[in-house]
Amino acid sequence: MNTFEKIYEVVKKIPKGKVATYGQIALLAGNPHWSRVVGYALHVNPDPEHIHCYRVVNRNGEVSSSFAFGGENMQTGLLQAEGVEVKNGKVDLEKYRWRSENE
DNA sequence: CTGGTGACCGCTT
DNA sequence: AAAGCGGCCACCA
Repeated sequence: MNTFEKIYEVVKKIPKGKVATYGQIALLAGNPHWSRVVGYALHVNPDPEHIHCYRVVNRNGEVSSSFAFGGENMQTGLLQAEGVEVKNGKVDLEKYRWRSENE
């Protein structure tokens, strides 16, 4: 399995109404230093319908600018639609951060 | 084939 | 406390 495949698998495992951080995904993917790779992997995003990249946020709980593929409002709007409350473009990681089982 | 970059994170100064 | 640099993988020139 390629590195990207692992990353995609982890992103797909993110439950609805929760958000995951790049570091978390990278760690679950197998290496904590893959954070950059995670970003690139989601950048290519071969299956946006199954890979909900908008559920992935940085360590600060904020979404990157380049994430606005269809409008910055859209992503935060999607998160709110999922049940995640977004404050000023930031998410409460303390409450909405996805806790993996392997963690 | 080599070099550089990218939606990042963590440690060190 | 803030800023800088290193590090992993994949793709483009």
